[in-house]
Amino acid sequence: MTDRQFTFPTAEKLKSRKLIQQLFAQGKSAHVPLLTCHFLIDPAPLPVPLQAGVGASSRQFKKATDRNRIKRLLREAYRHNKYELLKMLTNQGQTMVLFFIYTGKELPTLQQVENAVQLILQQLQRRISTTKPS
RNA sequence: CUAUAUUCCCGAGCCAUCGUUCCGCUAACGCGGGAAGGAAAGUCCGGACAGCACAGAGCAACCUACCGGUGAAGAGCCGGCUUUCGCCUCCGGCGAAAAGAGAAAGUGCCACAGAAAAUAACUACCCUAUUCGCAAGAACAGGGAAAAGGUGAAAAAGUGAGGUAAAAGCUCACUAUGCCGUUGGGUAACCAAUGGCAUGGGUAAACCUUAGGUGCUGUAAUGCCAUGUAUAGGAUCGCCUGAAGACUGCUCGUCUGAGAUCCAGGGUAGGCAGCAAGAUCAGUACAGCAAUGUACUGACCAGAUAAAUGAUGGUUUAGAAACAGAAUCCGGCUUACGAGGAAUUAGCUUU
Repeated sequence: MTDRQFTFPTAEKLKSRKLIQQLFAQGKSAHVPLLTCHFLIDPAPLPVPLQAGVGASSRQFKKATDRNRIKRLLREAYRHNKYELLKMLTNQGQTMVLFFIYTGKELPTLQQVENAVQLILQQLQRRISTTKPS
């Protein structure tokens, strides 16, 4: 762990096509208003404990600018709030992949997105603690 | 000063903190620099580039359509011509628009109204025969006739004269249109003058005809490297008596020549090149009516691959709000859009 908490480098981005397919096929999901998060605990070995991706439905948002905007807000909120979860995973020696999907119907503000991301990350932390290896 | 429309410009700058991507430097920590658009959009045209091993003939399909210039090219742009429309100070000028070859090769179609919408006789007109009637005339049959009526977006070239039973480009004059010529001007489209022949509704954004042109597929193209499996199994066809494939959408023809197709199942789904210096951009000068070109000087200005270019605060300002996000790259076209600025146009007020 470095001192800098609020980063989101390439290694922490979910990039493997295979891993994403596996995530949607086998993973579970958590829901809060405006946001759904697919997650998978302890998949194939990863270089870092936590990888994440973001997305917005092109059916709901037809303009590329709108989708870009939502993805940027999600990334921004995630990088500001991920450190608690990351610390927990590191301490327990577990890995995890996430994929956030925005489910709202209108363009959100950063505050709305940040609240939703915080809620979901708290849910994920509770789930990790219940599946903690004995 | 106001307003609308059109065209053009512009499409925020700076500072701090946090963050992303690419490049350069560094042993490393890090440091420095670049980072969406005028439309990146629609994918409507045109190219570059790449692959398809290689000649050719016919048919089909598609594209283009006044002339010249420009450019790599075009259904783009610039200039001109013609036609139509509008305005004015009307033998002329200004502005706008044009899917601007051919309807005189052929076929089809032309709502409503109207007798009839293209081999036109409904009313009215004229001639002849018959019948009725003293007569004027009436009825009916055959023919002539597009001059008159009304309908319509459009009615069989227009006006005048001759001509006739009544009429008719039937004849003549002028005009209009088309074709074939001559002379002069213009690179040409075309314009002016003039001779001969002809008189024929519209529609080609119906088929079509004429002239000219067009290989197909698109960067998920394509080339290379790495990893990995299965030379397992089944079915059909074929191995020079030719499967299958290529040229080309089809037919012919030519060429390649031993594997091809399907079922079921397994593996991979990483990297590099393509790929960021170019029909590039900015400035100046010159040539040209212009589009554009030439020369010189300077600049290097996104390059991802689940896909970067963002967030927060402050500040400048009259304002920061619109449409909207590169994906091989360029040139156009079209569509979307807003605070401000400029020009043109119109109106009003004052002098």
